[in-house]
Amino acid sequence: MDILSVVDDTVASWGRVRPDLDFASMGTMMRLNALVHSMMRRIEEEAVNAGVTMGEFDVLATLRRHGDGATLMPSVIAEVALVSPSGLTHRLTQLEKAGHIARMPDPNDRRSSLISITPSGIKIADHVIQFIVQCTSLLFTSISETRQSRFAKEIDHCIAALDELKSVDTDAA
Amino acid sequence: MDILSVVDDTVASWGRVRPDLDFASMGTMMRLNALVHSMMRRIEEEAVNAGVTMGEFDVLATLRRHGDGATLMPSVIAEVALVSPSGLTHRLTQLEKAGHIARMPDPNDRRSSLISITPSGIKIADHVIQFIVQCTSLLFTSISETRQSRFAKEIDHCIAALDELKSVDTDAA
DNA sequence: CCGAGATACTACGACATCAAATTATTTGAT
DNA sequence: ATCAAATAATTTGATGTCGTAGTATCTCGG
Repeated sequence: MDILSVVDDTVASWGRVRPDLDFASMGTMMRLNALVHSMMRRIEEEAVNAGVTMGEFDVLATLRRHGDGATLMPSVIAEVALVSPSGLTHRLTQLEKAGHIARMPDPNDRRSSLISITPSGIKIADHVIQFIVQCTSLLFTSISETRQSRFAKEIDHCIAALDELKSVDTDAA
Repeated sequence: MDILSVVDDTVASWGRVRPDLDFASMGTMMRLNALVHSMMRRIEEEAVNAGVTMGEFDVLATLRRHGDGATLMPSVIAEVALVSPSGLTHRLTQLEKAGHIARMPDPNDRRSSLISITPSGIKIADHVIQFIVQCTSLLFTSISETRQSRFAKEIDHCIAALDELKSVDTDAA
């Protein structure tokens, strides 16, 4: 069953049960969701083939894009990678075990440590990021250059509108 | 830190480390990802407030949109809700425990059972779906009606392009 | 110099999910 | 009629994630 058909079916059946509501926007959201998830699944697959989970790749990518020889504190990585401190500890342990990162004690603060990426980690990060660039480029080539920038702007407008969601009245009829 | 700034920073830092690659499309993807995830988080929050996990809501919604008194086999629900059979079993157990669904033996096939939604389940499904409609509508009102349909079309084009991802050469330089 | 409070990481427990193995039942071939 | 294969749901074991609590260390006022 095609994913677009699934979305259309879902919207249609909801429309029959709740004809008082307009499900068009929800359909658009479902399409966006499907798009993002398909893409992410494909990328995750590639990361796993390279030997790391998606979360671990996130850590490697964060280190990698900070340039050669850069060292970061776990707390900084956790903040950027949007992961809980405990979650990061696990990821770092796994990555260290596989030899993709190294933990060194911070000479200035013995509570903390400094994380650096190893050559094998760089290799993985570069391979996966190259794959991501290739995939996303391919995905958006279906849209013309000029439309592509407009498309990006629409997304930004939507992101800006996100803030208003916090004030949505949940008890509305 | 603003989510859009995070995306821009990420793209910029990657551009410095790997100037041979164009990260514009990746940035767009990250924005889409952020948009979808923010939305989903907000919806999940509402579902949890209503007393169910997002996965459990998926089950309730599937039952609900099939109309009053409809009964579905677990295997059908699993297929539509994109969850493994084992995952569905857990969800159904939780939902049954909370009284939101009922399991009845299938008179025609004693291996199977028929799942029906209870009034309390309907109440939750209707509340959350109404919230979703409200949120998604609000989100896309930042785009004009005509642009909105074009936006939806661009997404469909991208989804169509997804199939080509399977043939991406992972060993490319 | 010392102790209260803040900060940084880690350990532990809980949860949702999936893959694989299990049990029960139906279907179909001989 | 009987037995092998297919099907339906569940159970089991493992993984990845998060939240909470805990330990070690630093900072700063007195």
